Amino acid sequence: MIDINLIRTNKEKVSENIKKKFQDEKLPLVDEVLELDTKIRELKLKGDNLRQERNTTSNLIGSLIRDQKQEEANEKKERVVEINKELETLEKDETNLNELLKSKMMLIPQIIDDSVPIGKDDSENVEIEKFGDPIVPDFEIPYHADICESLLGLDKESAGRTSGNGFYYLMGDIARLHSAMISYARDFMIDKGFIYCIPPFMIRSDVVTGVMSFAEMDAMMYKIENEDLYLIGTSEHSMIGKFKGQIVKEEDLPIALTSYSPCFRKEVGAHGLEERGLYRVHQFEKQEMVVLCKPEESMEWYNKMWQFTVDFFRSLDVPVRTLECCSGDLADLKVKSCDVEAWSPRQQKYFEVGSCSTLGDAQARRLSIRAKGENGNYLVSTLNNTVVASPRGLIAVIENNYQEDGTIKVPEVLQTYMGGKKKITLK
RNA sequence: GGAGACAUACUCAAGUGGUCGAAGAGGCGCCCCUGCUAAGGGUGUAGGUCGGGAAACUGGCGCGAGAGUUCAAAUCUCUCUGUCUCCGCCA
Repeated sequence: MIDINLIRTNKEKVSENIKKKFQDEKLPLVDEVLELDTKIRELKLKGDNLRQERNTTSNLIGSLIRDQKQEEANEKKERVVEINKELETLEKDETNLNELLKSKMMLIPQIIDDSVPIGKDDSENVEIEKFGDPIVPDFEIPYHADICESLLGLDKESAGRTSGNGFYYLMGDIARLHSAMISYARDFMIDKGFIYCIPPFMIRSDVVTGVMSFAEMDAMMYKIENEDLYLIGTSEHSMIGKFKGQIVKEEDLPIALTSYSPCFRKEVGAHGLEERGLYRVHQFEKQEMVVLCKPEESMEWYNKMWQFTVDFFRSLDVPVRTLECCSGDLADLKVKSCDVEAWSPRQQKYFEVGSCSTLGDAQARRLSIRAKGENGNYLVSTLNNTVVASPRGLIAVIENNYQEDGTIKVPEVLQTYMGGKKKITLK
């Protein structure tokens, strides 16, 4: 959601931005918004004047009654009743127009950063940098689910019976490796100065609708029956919800949080669940980073944040690359975004393990998250990034540390989290 | 989950239908005093947000949120949320 003032003062920039994102069908929205805005302001002025009259008249009635001028008071009362009638229709129109305006504003994309590469869709995303050599070993790497099963670390069949497709039992050292990674990710971010946070795993509907659109909500969120509660799809939901409608102290900025949570996703309309694997599932765990900062610092944080994820995976001996989202693939709320992708020696290509975004003030405007500064309040910038999501991150570690003898080398940094274990073997 | 109490500005707090944007205090700004000194005196300021206006200035909203009663609501009614106390239940 962009600032309506920007449309008032510089609608060319807004239109230009829409074109950059190849959403030409949205171009008429700009003028529609302007027209609505004018109409609403007219209505507001008219209403405000009526309310002013009502206020003064009501006060007058008070003093008339005190002076025992009952008749005069009754006359005035009639006038106020008239005003209220008039206001009723006026207010209804105003509410309707405001809703219409808001729905149109929601469709106008956030102004993207000048550095975002122009492109139509995900095929035009741009590789920024590779970190580590994408090594293809001279032996074959089996499918990750097969590796896990061969080490008695995965049971999808039972999960199918208890919960259905898209669920899994992780067991033994594979489960331990998964937990080790999440714990290590937590400590990794704490070392970077982030505050560790365990948020609520369920949130109310008003928070849900604040952080996503209805379409997204339908496709992602699980609802608890007979309760106004939804299972979170990512801790970002509860972490950003934490600040909804709040005014934070400027001296507390930047607020850098790293949150752990299980994540639940229906994955309706996504590319489909994996029948055998753990790549796309209904339930996973994630260590996330969320930052609220001053607007002028957001780009600096953005670059720091994706770098943290790169460093994290490099410390696990996983080669990665960063892939920048091109203009057309960038979600409407985002200013700039990139994926961190891990190398798959089996598929000999990179696959997504995390996503780093700066939303500028778009999310803050929508949720009214402000900081109190010397010259009044201002909207903060919000950013979020994955440290690691598992089992997806687990796949990367397993494939890149798989040994020819069918065992998995435990990356050094994870060994302390595995009771000193250096290798995952069947025995 | 049950019962009760409460929710007012940065903080504490007064306020049960009109003269309330809201007393008072702390805080904060400025000035004075400098042996009542982890103090004293004087004085000033008061939030947010959306409008109108070239500007000076000015209007609406706003007392946890939403709805209602009324000519008029911080004040009365209802719903919701949160906090505290007691009870119940538990990891």
